[in-house]
Amino acid sequence: MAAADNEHGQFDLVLHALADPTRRDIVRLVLREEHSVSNLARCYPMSFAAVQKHVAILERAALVTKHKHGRERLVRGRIEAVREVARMFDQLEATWRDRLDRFGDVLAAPDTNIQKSTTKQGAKR
Amino acid sequence: MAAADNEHGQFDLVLHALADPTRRDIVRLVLREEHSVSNLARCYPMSFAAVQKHVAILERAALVTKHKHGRERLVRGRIEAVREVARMFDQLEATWRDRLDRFGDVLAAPDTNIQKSTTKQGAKR
DNA sequence: GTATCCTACAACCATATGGTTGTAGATCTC
DNA sequence: GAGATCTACAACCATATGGTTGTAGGATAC
Repeated sequence: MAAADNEHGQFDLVLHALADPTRRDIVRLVLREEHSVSNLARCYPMSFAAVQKHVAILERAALVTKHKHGRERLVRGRIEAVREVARMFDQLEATWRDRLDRFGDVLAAPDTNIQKSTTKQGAKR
Repeated sequence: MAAADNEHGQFDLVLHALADPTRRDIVRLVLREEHSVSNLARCYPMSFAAVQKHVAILERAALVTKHKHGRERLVRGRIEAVREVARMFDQLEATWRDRLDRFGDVLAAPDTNIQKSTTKQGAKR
């Protein structure tokens, strides 16, 4: 239900946009170099309008931009958007490390990797 | 449609699963520590069944696992899945760097077509 | 000018999604 | 045992999604 107006909403848009193989492929293409919409459309087994919709979804998520060039619109990937999502996943990982840290605080028992080592206890399996 | 049986399909599932603020929040919670489904359900303004569905979607995407513990099922986040997606974004960024590299190639050697060539222009990093 | 190509947008359809309620099975507590 | 709690699952509904076709407007080519 909507809820696409705050900070979170941007991630909603971006992740939803990328949760489709066609759109991911389009992003890859236009990250490599600009393509017109009809140019992109020829790459996929669907109508021009369908590809146009995919591009619109990517544009709404700010993953690509379009600019006029004669009678065609060139689509270009926005690497900054990709980086933003990458940062979000880094934060998720940080959350996980947080848990490990607190786990370590409580038990002081490194069952997993992080080798804070200390003595030599354990090794477990 | 469908197309969720190959390698790409996994990303479809994972990204779609994360394209929802409630599910992202659940992942954050269970990455930090295990929670039962009903425990999670109390955190959100929706029915138990709705949260249960969200967890099922996360489970289908292999972002979380569930295991029995008495009468409740404890949900735990799978950091490996998060890392996999992070890697995918790294690859997208690599695609972009590729483009920059080739742009540089063109500027450096305005010969003509692709450099299948030998010589030494490689690096590519 | 006319014809052609590229794009935008609307209408439509089938299905997926996110939510609800209700029912039923396990498991714990008493 | 009875009751409470946690879970699973089905049925249902409103809306969003991904696809289609068709129409119309700009820009290019002839």
